[in-house]
Amino acid sequence: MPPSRAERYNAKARRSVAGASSHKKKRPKRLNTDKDEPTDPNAPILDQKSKEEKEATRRDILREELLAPNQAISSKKKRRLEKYIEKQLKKEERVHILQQLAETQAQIPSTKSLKSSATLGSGRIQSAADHAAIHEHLQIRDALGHSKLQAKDETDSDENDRVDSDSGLSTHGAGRSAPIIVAAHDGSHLSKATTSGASIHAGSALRSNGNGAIVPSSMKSRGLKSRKFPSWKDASMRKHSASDRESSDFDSSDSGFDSEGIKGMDQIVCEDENMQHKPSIGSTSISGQKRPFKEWAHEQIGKTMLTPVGEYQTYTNIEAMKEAEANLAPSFKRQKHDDDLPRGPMGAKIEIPNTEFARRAQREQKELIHRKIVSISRSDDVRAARMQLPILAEEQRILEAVLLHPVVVICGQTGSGKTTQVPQFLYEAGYGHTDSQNPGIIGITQPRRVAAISMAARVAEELSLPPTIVSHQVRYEATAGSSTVVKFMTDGVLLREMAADFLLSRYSVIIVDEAHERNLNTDILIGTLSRVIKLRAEMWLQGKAGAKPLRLIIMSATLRVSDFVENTILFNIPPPIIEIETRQHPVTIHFDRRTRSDYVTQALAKAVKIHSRLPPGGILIFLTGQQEIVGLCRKLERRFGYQVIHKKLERRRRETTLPPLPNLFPQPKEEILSSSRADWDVEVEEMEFNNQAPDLGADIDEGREQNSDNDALDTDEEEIVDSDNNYGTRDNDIEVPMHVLPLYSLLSSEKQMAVFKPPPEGSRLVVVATNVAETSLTIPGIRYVIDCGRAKERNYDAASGVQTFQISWISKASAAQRAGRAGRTGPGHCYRLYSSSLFEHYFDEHSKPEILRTPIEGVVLQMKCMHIDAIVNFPFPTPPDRTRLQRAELVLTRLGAIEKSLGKRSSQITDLGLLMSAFPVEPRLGKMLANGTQHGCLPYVIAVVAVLTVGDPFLREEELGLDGQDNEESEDQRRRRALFFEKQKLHSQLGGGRSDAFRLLSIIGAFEYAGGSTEFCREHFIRPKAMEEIRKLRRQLSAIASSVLPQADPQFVAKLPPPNALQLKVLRQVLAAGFIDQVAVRKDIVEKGPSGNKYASSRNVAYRAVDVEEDVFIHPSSILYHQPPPEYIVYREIVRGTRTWLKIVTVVNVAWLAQLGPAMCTYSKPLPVPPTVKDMKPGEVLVIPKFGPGWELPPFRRMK
DNA sequence: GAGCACTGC
Repeated sequence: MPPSRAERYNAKARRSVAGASSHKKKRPKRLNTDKDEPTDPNAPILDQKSKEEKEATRRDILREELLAPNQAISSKKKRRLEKYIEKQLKKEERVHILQQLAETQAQIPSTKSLKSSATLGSGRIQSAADHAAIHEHLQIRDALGHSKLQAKDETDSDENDRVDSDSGLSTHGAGRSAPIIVAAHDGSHLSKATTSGASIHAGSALRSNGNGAIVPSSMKSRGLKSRKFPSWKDASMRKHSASDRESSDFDSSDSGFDSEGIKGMDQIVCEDENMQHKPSIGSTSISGQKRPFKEWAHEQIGKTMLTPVGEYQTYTNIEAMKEAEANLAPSFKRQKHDDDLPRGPMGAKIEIPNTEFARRAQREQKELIHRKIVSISRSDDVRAARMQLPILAEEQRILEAVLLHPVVVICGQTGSGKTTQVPQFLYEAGYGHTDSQNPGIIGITQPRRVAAISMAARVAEELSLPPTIVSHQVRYEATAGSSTVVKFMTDGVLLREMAADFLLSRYSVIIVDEAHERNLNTDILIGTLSRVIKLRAEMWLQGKAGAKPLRLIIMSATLRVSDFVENTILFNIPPPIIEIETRQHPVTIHFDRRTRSDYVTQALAKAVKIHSRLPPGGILIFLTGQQEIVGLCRKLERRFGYQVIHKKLERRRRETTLPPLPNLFPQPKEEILSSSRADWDVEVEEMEFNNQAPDLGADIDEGREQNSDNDALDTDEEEIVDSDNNYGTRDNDIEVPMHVLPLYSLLSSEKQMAVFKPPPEGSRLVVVATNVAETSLTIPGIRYVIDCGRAKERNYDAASGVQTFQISWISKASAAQRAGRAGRTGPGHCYRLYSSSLFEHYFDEHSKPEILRTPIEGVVLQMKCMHIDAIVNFPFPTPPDRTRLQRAELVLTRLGAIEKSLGKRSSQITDLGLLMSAFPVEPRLGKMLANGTQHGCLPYVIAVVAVLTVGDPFLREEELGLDGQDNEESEDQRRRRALFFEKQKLHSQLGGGRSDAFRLLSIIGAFEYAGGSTEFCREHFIRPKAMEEIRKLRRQLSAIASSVLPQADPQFVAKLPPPNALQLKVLRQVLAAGFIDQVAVRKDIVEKGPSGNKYASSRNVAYRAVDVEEDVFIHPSSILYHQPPPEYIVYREIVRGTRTWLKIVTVVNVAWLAQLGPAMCTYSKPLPVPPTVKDMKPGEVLVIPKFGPGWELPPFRRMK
């Protein structure tokens, strides 16, 4: 039952007592954020109320009724309400209600109004400033001027649409969005270069949408794009606000723009030193309180500003402004109707999507959306915290959209609360409840394990439900069971589940979260789910027993959803987009004037500058790799570490004979970099940072930039270099120590966790991180971000399988994401170590989706396993190249996982393939498991597969502090290095050095024999985190093996006895079988050059590999590197660096190849059988196989 | 004697 009016009344009454004054004094800052929490039927009933309180309560109820979009209101009642509002409410209150009404209209879930309300960034919209501001205020004024409430006339929609496209503003959008000012010295940069947050880039994505599902971006107003704005600087808007003063102190460049004229607006400025003191790009969002239009408008008189249609004009009086606005204000006309159609609160028709699905859903579940089936008891704390979330205001809209559309897209940045709240909305609405129409589980997928686990815990807490009901399931752990109603899981888990139950019949809703990350699994899930939805809807419409439609909710932090929404192959009816406003603090963006290649040095300089001149607040520095990070951390530590600063202060105290300092740092800092302790003794003055000359020649922009080297000396940027030279003296002024922490994924968990702890009092947190900090981890307290603009990316050549690791430019979306990290706890600054022109011209809008960057044979195998045979027709959100799909099928064919049977157009999975796909590892490793049952080898195969999956557990040398950068190693370091190599050597002995996999197996065996202690890890220089993961994976694989491999020993024992010689040989054969398409042969063999070559080691010995053009070499890390080069090898990885290297190499016998890889071979005609061969079976012939690219193998017997 | 960003079943 929906809460009765009395219940609502009581709830309101209670609240209005609690917060009676809030209705009177100020209007809340923003729309939508002050909506009341859902009515609580258990609220105490208050009998005694003051007149004032009663008034407030009544007003609240009326407002709620007015704003409840789907409630049909009789015209009589409506008139009464209107009259009431007219008379009773203060003007201010009226403005607010009217604003909300405008929104409510926008929230009616017809395709049309969803379209309108999906305007870019409600709340954070980058529209032309004044534009939206004027529009908004005039709209209100206009509505007030009409003195009567008027319903939007549907017949006027054409005209409204016209207005939309002309002004670039949606009528509704204007009412809801906080305007952002965009200014530029030169119109040409304007539309492109705005960069305040991720949502901006989405603008372009949305803009391109022509199918009417989304409203055109308000950014794309004609005036914005092409017109000049000559007198911005002259407009008296230049007094710096408090927040801007900080930045201008720091960066002596003049942003030339300030929002002083529009009070309360926080500012986002892209300072671009390229633009030489011209005002550059700025955008402003209102996150503070708005001023009355009149007051504001008066100040604008005489200034040049953007008109609502995007032209620049100088208004001479307010009337002129009003007039300009008048024809744009929405014309509301009351609509009369006598039909029974569903109506909105103001009589507007609610458009139900014209699909059978929607009609049927409407019919069947009409009441469902209005009542809460499940009642929840939330704690007061939770309730209060929830109230802060903007998404709460959208509950009704979301539920209606989910009811009426099979697929709904929800966009809301981190902090909007979508991940925790949407599942709760659904739960409360009855999804998952056994008595409801939607008894299936609510499933939520996350790309990362930690997210799935922590979100489940959080939602369970908010709902006061046990983990058996709100559960999680990730690879190695699960709380999910038969009573689970809400299930958080990683996307891979759901994908696995689909292999067993393609229709996902246990689920009623699937929420795919973080879809904007475009992970491989997310993409595949969305593709398969689009088909499942269709199937389930069909079954439901046909009235099949128990069949219920499946709902899909795609959640994304950015508006980069066009790949989902516009893709008609994926969804033939474009799903509606619901956008959630998010409160994010403004981040000021500063571009460097020039782009330098020595970004690590630049980052150091920036960090020092921030540290010495800007107020407290953490610094987050983005670099590309571990080595850079460790290096920079060390440099910072040496200059601003606790010991250094403390020593300096101590010395100064002695010199000036001041009283002794209290010990600021009684506890020695936790040793983060093992080597840094030794460095602490080094005197500050000896540091040499000024001999790293700026790399003027290597500017990427060189030649493109109009003012290159000559000008550079005079610019602000040069000032930074100067200050580099002066650092020695500047350092002396710094008395605040830095709390420097590295952050990258290979770092141990506890060291990663260190960034979440507040830094010691009186110090500044400085985190030097890779991309982990961009998506996976959010560090609190960061106020400054230094973004080098680059990232190390793995690239993959589909034809040869050769990987490369390259440092390349990040995308604009990534840059926005990085910048956004500065605005989590308060207003922040982002310093980009590259020019805006580079950003504009070289940066892609978005990073490539993972599916285009990574091998996909695993995915293809999984799809074949689900009997999706025609992969080409699969609805990928972004389809990979056809050649890459063909390549994946070729690999699987070579492995024997799929084959093309006669009369079929696409190949299908084989028994071997089915077995392989049962194991949650990549196909080659799956094949090893499927083939590894002989001679009791399986435990070893499992161990090898586990270690190959997890990756090399050995520590890298840098982590030992042995990076060779210091010329003088301490005695301790020398000892450690010797020990390190000794242990490496020790583990290389297993199996006579015939395979690198044996070295890995050896470490596992030794580790488990030693009881798996961390002590062992320390002694043997291995990462405990990796070992733990390996053990879990071994356990999981053993469990699967015992159920799918009948020959397998079902027992999992951690301890492994050393393998015997036979087992080692079988292991090599198993490795050869798994990597049968990755065979390399010594070049002199295949080229039949002068034979009899003698090699002492594999160094410089060229090999030829299947499908690889260039010569390849055994990597120096291989144990084969120092041995005479074997003829035939298989390799796990091929990486192009200074050379093309083969890694994790295994020596194979040439005779195995034809036997293990029939799909890799062609055969000669039968040879005459030499008399020496006596045991030919009937039907057997002797042939010469040609392997891969045509390497001749020794004669081979096969059946005719 | 070379270097490896980040996830996931």
